[in-house]
Amino acid sequence: MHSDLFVATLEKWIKVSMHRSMRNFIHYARKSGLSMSHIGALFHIHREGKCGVTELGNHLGVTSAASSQMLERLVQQELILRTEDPKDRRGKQIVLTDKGNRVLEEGIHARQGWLNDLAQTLSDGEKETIMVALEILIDKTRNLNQPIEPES
Amino acid sequence: MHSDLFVATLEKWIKVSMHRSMRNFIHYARKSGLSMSHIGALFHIHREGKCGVTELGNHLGVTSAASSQMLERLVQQELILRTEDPKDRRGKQIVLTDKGNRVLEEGIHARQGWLNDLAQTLSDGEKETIMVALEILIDKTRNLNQPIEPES
DNA sequence: CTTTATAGTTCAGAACGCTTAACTATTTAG
DNA sequence: CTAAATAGTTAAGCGTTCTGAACTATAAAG
Repeated sequence: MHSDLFVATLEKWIKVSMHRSMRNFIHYARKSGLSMSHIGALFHIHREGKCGVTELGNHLGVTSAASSQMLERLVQQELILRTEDPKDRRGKQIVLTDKGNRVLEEGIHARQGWLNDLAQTLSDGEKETIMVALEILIDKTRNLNQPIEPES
Repeated sequence: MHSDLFVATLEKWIKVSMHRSMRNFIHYARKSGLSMSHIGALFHIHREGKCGVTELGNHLGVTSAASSQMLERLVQQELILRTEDPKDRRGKQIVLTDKGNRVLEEGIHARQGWLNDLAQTLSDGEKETIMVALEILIDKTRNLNQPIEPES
């Protein structure tokens, strides 16, 4: 089938939506004194629940030394908590603090602003069509084998 | 209507798709020796066709000095061309070189990888539904008043 | 018990990205 | 014509972020 056209359309939407979303998000992050690396780290911790220092470094593509230094900053900013792993006392467990969670939520909210404007330009029928489509996409993407960690 | 649910679903998809897309893209960019700022600049130039040094700086939220320095790097890497503006000889015109275009295209292509996998999990009917929905979204977003330059 | 591997931290040094300030060149206003 | 505004570059300095190497502490293997 015309799978190429399908992917091209999907890619186009991602291009457009990422552009809109990133602008708002980066603007918010800068105001909060967070770099892109910080953001990436907070998102990873938010998704994974908790993780170790080296593990996070691997995910972000930096050494454990760099990861450790970055986390030290986030601890000072009270965005994360870094505690000893009780199962393996060499390791650390990184989790978001309430403040960390709040900052992340606000960032996502900032990113979301333009979607409200977009929603207002749509009829109920259009919204329905789109929601059905999005739910398929979300569902199928979740079941995509790629465990999203094919880190080199 | 349930506009909140609609926006929430849209946001969820953006979250999922940005995560997948950004990972591949950033990985590619790092391999190519490009920072996030560089990427942002190249995308802006690609979208706007050509632009000035200060204008680009404003868009990226940095001073004209910073913009000038970053562009100097991109010139050295032969990703952009910086020529005198014939209409106003104080100004410069920044455009992508062939190499710049190629790098950007390859980055986008890397970002797109997972979409092919996703497409293979969908039936023709699902693809049709989704394409209709996406085209509405793309179209309505294009016509969103926000000229995307509400720069402070 | 000793050796080896693993998790994380610290330090020195290099590179980067940003800012302000000073400067050149050109255009616009009075 | 002169003065002020604008576009861009350059230099000095500051703080960040990364890396490799040295180090501590704990765990696993022999």
